[in-house]
Amino acid sequence: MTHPERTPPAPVEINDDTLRGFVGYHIKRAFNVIQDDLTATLKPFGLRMLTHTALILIVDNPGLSQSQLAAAMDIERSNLVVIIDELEGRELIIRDRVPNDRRAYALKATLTGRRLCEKAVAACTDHEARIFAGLDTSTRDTLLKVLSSVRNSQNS
Amino acid sequence: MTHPERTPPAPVEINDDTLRGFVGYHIKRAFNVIQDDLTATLKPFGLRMLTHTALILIVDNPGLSQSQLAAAMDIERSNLVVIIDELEGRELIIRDRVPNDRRAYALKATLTGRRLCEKAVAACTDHEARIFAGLDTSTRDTLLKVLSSVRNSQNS
DNA sequence: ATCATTTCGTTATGATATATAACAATAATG
DNA sequence: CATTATTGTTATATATCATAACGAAATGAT
Repeated sequence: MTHPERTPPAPVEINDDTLRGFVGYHIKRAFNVIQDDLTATLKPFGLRMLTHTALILIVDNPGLSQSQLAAAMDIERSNLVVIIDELEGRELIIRDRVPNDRRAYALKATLTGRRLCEKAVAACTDHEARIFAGLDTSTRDTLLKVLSSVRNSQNS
Repeated sequence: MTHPERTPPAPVEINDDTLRGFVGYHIKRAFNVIQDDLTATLKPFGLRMLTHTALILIVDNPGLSQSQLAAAMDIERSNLVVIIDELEGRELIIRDRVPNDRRAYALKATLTGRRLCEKAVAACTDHEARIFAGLDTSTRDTLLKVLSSVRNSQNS
């Protein structure tokens, strides 16, 4: 030995073994990556994850009410209001009237909304291809089965 | 057929096929379930996901700085301050001094902090057993491999 | 040694997400 | 009819997260 080993700029090794022992930790970290990329993907369309999800469900389910939409998105009705306000303000959807219930709104996408939704969904498809590149069908099925069983583990 | 099928209270079928076509959607929904259960699991210990994560990393890496911890948790230094304040206020950790750098703190867990952490980690282990019941080792490995590749897809 | 740059912890601020309570209008029920 | 439930809404509180700026201190360049 010629030189006494001088510790270099210290790459700082941090032990996260305990955390990596939890599957949920890996899911969270992976989801953060997905969310970041998805957020960037939707930005050019002026959409966020929540507004995009709402728009898709309205396009695919014309006439559904805010209560139904909130239930489908698993968020509170009160928190949906601002989301619907935003989409309506951009004239991507309209709050139509339900024939026999003057309380509820029948949410419907405008032509502009449907077109924007279509483009955004296409961008999301690309986004998923990027994120899940090299995920074969079999592995994908396994993944979805696990995620589904997690969802079904609720209240048990 | 004796009775004309009367549609019951309308279970309201909502089409979310588009959303279910995205793997990220399933991950988010599954993670919501995990997060809810984990939050409930940590509540008796007075910990939230972030404070718990920080406490674990401090216990396992005595003397690390706030910058290092923020980097490890992938959050901003500024947002870590309140987390550390909270843990310090409950005397679970201390802000010790780094010998040769009067700017940085050396975070260390107290005995109380280490004991609480140990119990909370045990509770989390139970939580994971609940959530991921019936997840065999092979499937688990596949899952972790996918999640790891997602994380590595960042900036590519 | 001086000066510029960087790093560390911090404060302030804003955007977003989420949960709860209350309310008026309306519908459904007994 | 009277009571109760539902719908959309407002207000409020909390948590998360990003960004900008700052003083103190360390580092690097000249």
